[in-house]
Amino acid sequence: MGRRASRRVSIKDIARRAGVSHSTVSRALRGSPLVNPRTAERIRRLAARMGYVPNAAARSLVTTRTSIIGLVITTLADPFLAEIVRGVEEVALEAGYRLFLATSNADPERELAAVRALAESRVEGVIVASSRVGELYLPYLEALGVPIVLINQQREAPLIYSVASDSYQGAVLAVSYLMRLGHTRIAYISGPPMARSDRLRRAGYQEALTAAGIPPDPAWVVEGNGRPEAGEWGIQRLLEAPVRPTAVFCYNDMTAIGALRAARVAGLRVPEDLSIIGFDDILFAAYTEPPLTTIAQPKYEMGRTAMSMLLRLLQGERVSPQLQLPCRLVERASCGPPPEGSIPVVPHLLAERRLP
Amino acid sequence: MGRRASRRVSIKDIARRAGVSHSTVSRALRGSPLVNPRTAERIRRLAARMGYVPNAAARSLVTTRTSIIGLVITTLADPFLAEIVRGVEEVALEAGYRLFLATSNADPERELAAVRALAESRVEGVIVASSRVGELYLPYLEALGVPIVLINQQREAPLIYSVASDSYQGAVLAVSYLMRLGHTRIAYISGPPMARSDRLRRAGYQEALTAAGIPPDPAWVVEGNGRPEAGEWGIQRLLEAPVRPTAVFCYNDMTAIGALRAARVAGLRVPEDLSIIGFDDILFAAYTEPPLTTIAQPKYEMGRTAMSMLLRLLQGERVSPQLQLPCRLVERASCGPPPEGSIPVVPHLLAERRLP
DNA sequence: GAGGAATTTGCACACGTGTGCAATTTGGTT
DNA sequence: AACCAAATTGCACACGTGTGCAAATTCCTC
Repeated sequence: MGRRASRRVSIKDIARRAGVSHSTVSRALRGSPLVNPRTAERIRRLAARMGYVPNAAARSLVTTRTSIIGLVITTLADPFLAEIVRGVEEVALEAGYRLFLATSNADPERELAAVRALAESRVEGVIVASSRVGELYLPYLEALGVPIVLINQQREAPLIYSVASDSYQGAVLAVSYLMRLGHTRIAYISGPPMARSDRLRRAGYQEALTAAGIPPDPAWVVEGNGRPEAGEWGIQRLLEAPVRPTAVFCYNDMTAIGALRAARVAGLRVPEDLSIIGFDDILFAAYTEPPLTTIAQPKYEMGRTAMSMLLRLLQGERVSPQLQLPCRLVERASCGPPPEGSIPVVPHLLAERRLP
Repeated sequence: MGRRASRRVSIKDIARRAGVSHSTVSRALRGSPLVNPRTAERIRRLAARMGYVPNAAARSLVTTRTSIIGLVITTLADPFLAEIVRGVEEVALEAGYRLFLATSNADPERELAAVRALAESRVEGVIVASSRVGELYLPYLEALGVPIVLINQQREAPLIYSVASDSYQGAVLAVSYLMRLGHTRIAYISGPPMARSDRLRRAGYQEALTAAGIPPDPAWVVEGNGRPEAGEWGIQRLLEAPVRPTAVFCYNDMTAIGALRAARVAGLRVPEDLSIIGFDDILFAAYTEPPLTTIAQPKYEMGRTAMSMLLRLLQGERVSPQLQLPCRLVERASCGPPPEGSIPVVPHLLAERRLP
């Protein structure tokens, strides 16, 4: 079984066996109307029987189209990226494109090698789903001369096509949810300070408070880095404050997980003593103790949208460069009303709230 | 800036500008000794200045080598796969190979499309890192006529090249660790019953007990499916038993996470009342409550090994078909000595153990 | 059956790169 | 200066596929 690994059959082989020229075979297999339907059918049968598989390299050489999209990500180990990639892949496949994987692992040398590989395989477009593209990286990509779509890019660059979730709106969603539960003393544990997403979430947090008449207190914003340790430190810091918050909005779920742990260590029950809300809705958010209430980014849709955008760009269509997709609230069990005895810091506001 | 997206420069363009034939350019860029070092240097300079990037398709057409490896995975959403892919990619890159991603999402139609894509791009080899390759999938891959290496394959197929972690040894490691802590009543919550890995872990569990003189009790093996629900159900079942186990070995970490939750719901403290050990050491094992003690599979090394194996196969070397890498114990906080009052079921054994 | 239009086929070139072999140039020796 | 060997270069073809255009065949009409 399994024929010897000799040369693969080409259209010339088929042509010889069918007694026609290779042009006819080419046309028959591509479904051209320029060939007699009967011979076309005969050739297709023969091709199938001989196990013919077209050679993508040869075809792309003559058509100057490769049908390959470069997918650049820092690392697959980021659980956040999986869904995005799934969305990208699905649309790409439907449109007959293939994915060429390039991970950089934040190693500049490897980034360069990856871009070179993309260039050599003549990708028709690039999607960058890396949460932190190096500043030096992008210029190399741009030198490829093909459309690029960034997903959740960190830099502000209005000229560039990008798809992002609406971090600002997500933050407002989180904070107003907490306020609806009755919280007024709400803290924020931030992400990496340079990140665009952090700036937006911070802004949303502050605006939501301000809009509700609660002046944001800088003491309740502690700097983090998006990792669990940041959540732990953050909670420790916040518990030392003279007036403790009753709820904490975390930059992301990883931070929230650290926060959950620190709260537990400090003997606080969640959500009875302290409410904690995350951001991202990673796979594990459903399995923390208690299950984490969080803001979900539409990861899958972001992937799909980015790829659709790229397809439109490839067809020369005009496309609005910056797309934002809304986040949504996922209620689980880490948030609840503030504890009974908690003293309102803004009594006038609470008084107002109690009026109706 | 950024020149117009006109035709890319080819070696012929360089040849024209340098006043030589394209053959000379080809040789110069490939570092052939058949060209005058001075002109070679001149050509290389010119090529760099003109922004030349070799066309992989054209090259592979004439060399019949594509330097592409197909990477088949069911889904990236499996957190287990990320490290494996990282290992694969690293070795591939070092050896000058590129990765072509094909995910199937267990949809037969898409699987077929993916394999066709692999065939058309003439991948030189395939690595299958999918935890559950469909029975029908593999034959199609084999029809490609290129070497295939499976990672943690589920089917028994001695003819096929594969890299796997040693599930049996890992299970023995887990159970003997629990016994060393003093446990004798150890349960097993299984994975999907058809899975090879489950059979091996189950066997290791039973053997380890038997070897220690503890007859395995079928009532303490409950069937699961590798998902958190299975852990929850499993714990519930086990707690109904007339004699309760003091420790539970779970098929994987996801199951263990469910088990942790069920134990908590039942009012049991882990590890004081019940020890729980998992398998896989997924990213989140470090963040459960309590942090999960588990058996780590050498994921990164498995990826590296699989790719190295494939490289050797591509060079026509003889390779032993089945490779097993040992697992190791990762001690965290979900296991401890059995509770004081727990009644030993095998008193003679405990008596022995107490002798020295 | 002749003539012309419509259909079908094949020739030849193109895509970009690599390489065997012959042709040309260079360098050294007498 | 003449000759030969070594070094360097170019010609021509190959890889597998697609396509414009001319050639060949088929079909229809009178």
